[in-house]
Amino acid sequence: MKRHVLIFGVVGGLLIAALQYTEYRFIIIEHSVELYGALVAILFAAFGIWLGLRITRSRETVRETVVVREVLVPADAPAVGPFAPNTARQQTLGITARELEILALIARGLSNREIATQLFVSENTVKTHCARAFDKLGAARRTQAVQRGKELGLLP
Amino acid sequence: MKRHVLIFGVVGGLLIAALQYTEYRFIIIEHSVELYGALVAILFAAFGIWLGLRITRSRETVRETVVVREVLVPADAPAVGPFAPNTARQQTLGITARELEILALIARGLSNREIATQLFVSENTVKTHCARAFDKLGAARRTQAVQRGKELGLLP
DNA sequence: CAAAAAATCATGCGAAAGGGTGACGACAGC
DNA sequence: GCTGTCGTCACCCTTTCGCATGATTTTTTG
Repeated sequence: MKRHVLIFGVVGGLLIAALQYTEYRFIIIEHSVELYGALVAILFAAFGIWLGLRITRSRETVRETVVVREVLVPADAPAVGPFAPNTARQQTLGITARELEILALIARGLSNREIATQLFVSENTVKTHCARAFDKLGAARRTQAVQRGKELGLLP
Repeated sequence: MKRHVLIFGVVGGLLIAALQYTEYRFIIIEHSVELYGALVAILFAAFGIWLGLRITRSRETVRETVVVREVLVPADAPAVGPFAPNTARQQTLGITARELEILALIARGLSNREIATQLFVSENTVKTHCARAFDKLGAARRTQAVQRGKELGLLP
């Protein structure tokens, strides 16, 4: 959280510096102030969106898991229902929510890079989660991990 | 290494701020551009955070919907039995029996080498079959091919 | 708050996977 | 005969995966 504030300050400083720089180097056209304002607005809006996503990401995942779990506890309903991940087995295996999340994306056929993009993390992080999940599942390949995950009721 | 970058950014920002301050502290009106920019920045950062929250919230709902829809996909797969591969779809896609056989082994989590050993062919042959099957399924990865294969009723 | 757990990121390396191309033999159908 | 499909195999090259290791940050928990 502290790092966000730091980044915020740095970005602000650099932005103002950039503004000064452009102000001295370029020909100042008529509505330059508005242009700069728009620039700042766009950049900070994007930053705010990113920050908002980052802050709320974890809580969201938890909430979603809870919701899904509440929906379907009755067991032998294989075909219908919004799929209840076997949390008991998940916990005995020590698989975290994040790992399961990435496992689900793997099962959808996404590459590590695509997963990283979708979750706003680096590819290396995805690889780490993969490795841990594979280890806990006793899988050596992602296809095998998916197969095991479905066998164990962790994936739909 | 990351700390260096941070320190660099902070120092740069502070330096610029100091320069601005010493240069312009007499004339407050001159600060109008910066003040305006900072105001807009703060406002839009807040707006972005709010927007990020909102996006996330809606995405949560969307995700839930998607989950429900996903369950409906494996429709025409009657409960038990030795699984009837959808030969019609297989033929329309031009997938040969051999390719489907290898696809099934991929879905079991085997590597190309293991498949080659099990089928008494070379690994290169397995790769060729893989490539052709992936092409016909429009998949770029084996996990994606498995996903598509199950969607299309080609795999159990 | 301090400890533990989880998430994040990086780096390097070897193995696996994937794309492209070319080739050869078997076999069916015209 | 000739043609087309299928299965087989090889080579090269690039990308992706998986593994090990270490570090930092964030979150949870006692």
